[in-house]
Amino acid sequence: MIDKLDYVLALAREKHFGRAAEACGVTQPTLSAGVKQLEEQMGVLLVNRGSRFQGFTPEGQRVLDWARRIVGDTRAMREEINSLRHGLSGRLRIAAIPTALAMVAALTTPYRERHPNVQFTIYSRTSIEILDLLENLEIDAGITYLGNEPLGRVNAVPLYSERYRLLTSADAPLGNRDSVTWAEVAQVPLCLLTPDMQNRRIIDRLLKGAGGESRPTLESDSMILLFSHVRTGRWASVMPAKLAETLGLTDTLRAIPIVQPEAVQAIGLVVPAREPMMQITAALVEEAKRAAPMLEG
Amino acid sequence: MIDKLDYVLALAREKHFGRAAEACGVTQPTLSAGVKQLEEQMGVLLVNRGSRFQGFTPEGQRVLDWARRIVGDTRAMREEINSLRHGLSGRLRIAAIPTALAMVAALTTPYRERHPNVQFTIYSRTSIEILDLLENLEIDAGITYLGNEPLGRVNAVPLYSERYRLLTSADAPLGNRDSVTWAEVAQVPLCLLTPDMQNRRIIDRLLKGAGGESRPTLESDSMILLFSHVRTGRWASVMPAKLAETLGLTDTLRAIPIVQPEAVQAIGLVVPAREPMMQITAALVEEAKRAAPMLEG
DNA sequence: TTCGTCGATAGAGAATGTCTATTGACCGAT
DNA sequence: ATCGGTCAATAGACATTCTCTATCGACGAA
Repeated sequence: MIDKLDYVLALAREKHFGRAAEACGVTQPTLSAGVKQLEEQMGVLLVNRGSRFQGFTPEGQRVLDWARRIVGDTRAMREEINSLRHGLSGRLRIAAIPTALAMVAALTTPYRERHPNVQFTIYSRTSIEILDLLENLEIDAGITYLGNEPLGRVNAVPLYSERYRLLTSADAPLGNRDSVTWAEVAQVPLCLLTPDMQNRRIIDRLLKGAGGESRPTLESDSMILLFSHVRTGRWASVMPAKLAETLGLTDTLRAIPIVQPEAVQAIGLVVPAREPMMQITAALVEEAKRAAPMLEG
Repeated sequence: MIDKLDYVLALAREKHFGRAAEACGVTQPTLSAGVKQLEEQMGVLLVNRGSRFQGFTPEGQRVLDWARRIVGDTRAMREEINSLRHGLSGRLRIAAIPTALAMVAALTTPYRERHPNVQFTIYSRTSIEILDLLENLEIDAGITYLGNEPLGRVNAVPLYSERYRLLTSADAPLGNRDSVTWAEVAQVPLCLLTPDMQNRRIIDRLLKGAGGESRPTLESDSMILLFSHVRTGRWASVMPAKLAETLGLTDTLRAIPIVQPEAVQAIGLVVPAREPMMQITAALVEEAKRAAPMLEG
């Protein structure tokens, strides 16, 4: 029964019987049969079919919601019982927005001190994808924006505030300034994240608010790529202060505070609103609460 | 898997492999094998055995908690999907303390108006048993004392306040009074519920508080039995006002307010603290909220 | 029309589940 | 100490379910 609910979850993710089956480690006919059996038990069609997957029926949607709960609780149970025997162990799956990647180490490092048997998998994802992954039980926690777009059924722990800096070489225009305005930044050719990233949308909004427009010379979904360009001295970018510091500033590479307005975005740890939490997740929340004052300071 | 968790729940209730198996509709070896398989999957013993059932291990306790959740959610899912097709239907299982039995009709009657396809099963139980049944998913809702003894993981909706009356014939000692004190009541030979009932414990406490002692002439676990004795005119009892009214007063049978102190006990509907609720249960909560003002008035 | 993709179906074999019958351990009473 | 009685575990047979491979039929794009 729980396997079948798992099939439904996979189907919701993959929107494709074959791929969903593969994700579950079974063949496509097995998954088809599983879903069908669930439909017979419920006495109602769950999936709209027409020689291909066409989404869930309303009943299917409700089953999907329940399946997330039930499957999630089942995993949490296994994890908890396992922890009682072997201490905290297993794999903790985290996804973070690119601009927050650099500070993940501030959580994982002390976590590992305390619980050396836990392994980590960390994904770089957009804020939207993170919520989706959380919803579908594909990750245990996310690190993302808290303030802007609606979060789902999750609990959040604030970690730090993202403040923006113009990252540019000292000898570029504006390079000698102690602060610049968004209006001024709008005049500079920038390297920015792609528009599917919330960071980019936030910066776009700030530029537009200052009467400018966002026409980045270069877009990428990788902060490393952006930074390496800026480092040549020929490009500029807008980055959170924390990230710029982590990546490393030099005499010639400066991170200049951007004012008018002095924008702040709250970033935090986000975990499924399950009660009780998986222990492996609860430990991460603890770590986040411990780390937050340091990061903010 | 969910079947196996169900076995564990039954075992917790029955504390006996054979009876638990019967409750699940399987044979004892089947249930034994199911529990054993669960233990193998978890990699840990769940049940302490020594040629008979000796309770759960600490891990077993945790699995039990999770099992309640998971099995409960699974049933709620089935119920919800069923409701989407056939409207609200199925069987609503309620347990009430004996002194509240008379007012259950105030909930079930309007409920049935709105949802004619729902069937009811109503048990008369002690307040402690009610919490146990709720915990073990054997009932969907309880009607019991809210104030006194600790409730578990439940949500409560207040329904009315229990106020105490001396039920006695008009020509008995005290029979002509407009009010009596607990100290006076303590002098009368009473018919009371058995001491496993919270109502009895409350009355005992009140009698003792007034310097008296509780030495009932007759004890029973049935309010009907108590009332029928009082009705002969030869016995007296202490009953909640509401109940006395429902059972019917006559010229010769009086319900005299008891004062010093004028004791009040809150009675309410109690449902599992599950989010979301089973629809069948949510509808009962609605009914309770609707009925509460009338009952209190 | 044809080809490729997708999901359903058929049928065989494997794995699980469930039953009856029995055993072995323990407990209490003679 | 022995004898019954109760309880849960085990053995072995049978039934059900699960999962696989192979294939089909429907649909959509070229």
